[in-house]
Amino acid sequence: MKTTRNTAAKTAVLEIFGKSKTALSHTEIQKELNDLCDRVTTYRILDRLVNDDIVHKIVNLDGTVKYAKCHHHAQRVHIHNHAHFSCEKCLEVTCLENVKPSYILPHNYKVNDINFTLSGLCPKCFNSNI
Amino acid sequence: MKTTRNTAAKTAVLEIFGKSKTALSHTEIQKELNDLCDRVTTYRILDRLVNDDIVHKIVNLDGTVKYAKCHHHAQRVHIHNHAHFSCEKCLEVTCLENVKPSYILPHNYKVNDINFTLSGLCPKCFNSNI
DNA sequence: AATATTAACGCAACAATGTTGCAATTGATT
DNA sequence: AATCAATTGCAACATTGTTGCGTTAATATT
Ligand SMILES: [Mn+2]
Ligand SMILES: [Mn+2]
Ligand SMILES: [Zn+2]
Ligand SMILES: [Zn+2]
Repeated sequence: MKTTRNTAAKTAVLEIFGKSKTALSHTEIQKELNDLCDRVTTYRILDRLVNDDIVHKIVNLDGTVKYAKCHHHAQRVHIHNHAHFSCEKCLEVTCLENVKPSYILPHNYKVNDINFTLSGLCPKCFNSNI
Repeated sequence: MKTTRNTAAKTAVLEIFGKSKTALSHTEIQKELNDLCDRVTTYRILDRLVNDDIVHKIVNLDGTVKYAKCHHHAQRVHIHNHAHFSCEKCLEVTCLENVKPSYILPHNYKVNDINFTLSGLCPKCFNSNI
């Protein structure tokens, strides 16, 4: 089995996730890292974290990709079945860990992962919009 | 008001959508068009079709973007509230027009659009996988 | 049918994002 | 300390999408 190592860059990335209340893009993380490592390395760290189920990937309607740290204990087969909210105004993406969609699927579909992203105005922007 | 025109390229794109059972990427459409027009034009046509609610955009977990023709009559405020299925094996993306997620959102969120994409194995690949 | 208006187009150039190969480095294990 | 391979940096490349601008052509007007 391929063992995964703790490097300075990976530790720094995890620290950034720890401090952030919102999901982060590769670019945002790279900036926050202050070029502690090459951007390719950051991509590879994110890939590893996703594979190890420490972080999950969120794809927005506008195509941007963000990452957020999981708040659960990884299980055998992991499905991120909670919703995400993407604010069209402040562009922040947040996990709605308590919002889980229910749906009825036709037979013979095997679901491995879901992406449920709502976009619109977050409470902060909604209120300042009145 | 900006009027929208019917051009040869736009007509060809719509014909391609008419024939396709699955959602199509810009690249797939461009190939199918056999370079009838420049790729930039195809991007602009797709943008227009999305704006006019004739086509809707689907963003996959892997980041790929696809488009599908709407099967509804455009309303005032349009939310694509049906699910999409993205097969990890054949890579096809299909509209599940009858699958609509239900969910309960905290107060003060204003939803303008949703993206509910399930990924896994489609019935075709699921069966050929046994 | 000719003309006017401007949406749509082609082309070239650019930008953002992500990927790959490979030699050098470094974390973890013995 | 020596070993092994996971991780990194760098350069190069690929893909996807955007922008500016002069030209073309769809549609409305005369
Ligand atoms: Mn989340
Ligand atoms: Mn659809
Ligand atoms: Zn907001
Ligand atoms: Zn399939």
